[in-house]
Amino acid sequence: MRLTTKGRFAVTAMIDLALRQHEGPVTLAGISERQKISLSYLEQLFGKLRRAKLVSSVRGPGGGYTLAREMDAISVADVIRAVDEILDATNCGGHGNCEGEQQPCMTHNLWSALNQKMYEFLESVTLGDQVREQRTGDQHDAIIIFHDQRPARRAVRRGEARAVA
Amino acid sequence: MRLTTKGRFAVTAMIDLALRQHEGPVTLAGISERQKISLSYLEQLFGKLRRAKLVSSVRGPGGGYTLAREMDAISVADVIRAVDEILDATNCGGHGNCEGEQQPCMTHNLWSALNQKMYEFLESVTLGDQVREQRTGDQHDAIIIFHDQRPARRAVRRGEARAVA
DNA sequence: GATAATCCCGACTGAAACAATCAGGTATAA
DNA sequence: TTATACCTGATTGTTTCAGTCGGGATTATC
Repeated sequence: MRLTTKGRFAVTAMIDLALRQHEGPVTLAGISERQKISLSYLEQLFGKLRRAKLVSSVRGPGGGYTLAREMDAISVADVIRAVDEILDATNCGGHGNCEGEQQPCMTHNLWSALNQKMYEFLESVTLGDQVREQRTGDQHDAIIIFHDQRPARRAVRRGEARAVA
Repeated sequence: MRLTTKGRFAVTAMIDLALRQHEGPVTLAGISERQKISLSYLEQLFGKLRRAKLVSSVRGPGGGYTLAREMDAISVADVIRAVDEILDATNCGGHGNCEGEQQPCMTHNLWSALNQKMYEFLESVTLGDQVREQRTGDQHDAIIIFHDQRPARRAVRRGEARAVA
């Protein structure tokens, strides 16, 4: 599996969503403002999350997104898998003999085991876990997350999250 | 931490090295040929591995690389850390309050825990483990690994690993 | 039924990283 | 002296990342 900031953005957004969906659908514009992630980028990510059936959308005014399953049934691995390009660790696509060679390739065993362990771990952490961790032991109800953003080319468009100076 | 094929190339090369260093220093040209990784790219990777003190180099004829420590003292995490760009998961650089805000950011706890778990796992797997896994339970002494290579712009230079058609 | 909110989609862009290449160099065993 | 092998820095094409842009579809509300 590949690990980049992309997956982190997605997980962050999903936790924000999980934290507030009890009040009804959560808009991307809201997530964008709270988490300082560009709205258009969120739209891309949520397109993937929706196609992966992790979220449901409600169109029109008052619409937004809700989790498609309860938050304890969505793991961090699910989210990352949905948005990050997969990076097949084995490079032989799972079938034992690679690229026409006789022997099953060394990386097959090595990386598939490694991959599996990573997923096992990320699979064990659910959005529910993270939400509870957020809600207890802290006085920061307002979640403020800063991602390591690139040298901000941000124009404001349709309520785009504007950099509050 | 970031996870890409770059780290995999490095780990693959290191295992190849670990498997053969008992016969003396292992040349990059050899690794290049066996693992089908471009020699020049290996030179870059081993530059980093050497600066990270994971390998020692011997120059001149008969030279090459050896592991700087015994193979059970080198973890997969060490190798990946040496070559892959780090991707600070917390984005507040470790200090509690992010970007001038009052509250410690949510991702701080979330990602640092996640990061730590990943490293814990990769730290637990040593080159020695992988070497033993290679040596037992298989008849493929000749390690053949195929990486997911890009549409090969490969010219041959100074014994560059040539694509054996 | 107009309006506005909201999701939806595809194409495009600059920056960065990846993977590889090239052109040199230095150290050293034979 | 020569060939082997490491070493270095610059450069390159490709892909991904993160963000932008310009539209379009759906629907609640007035």
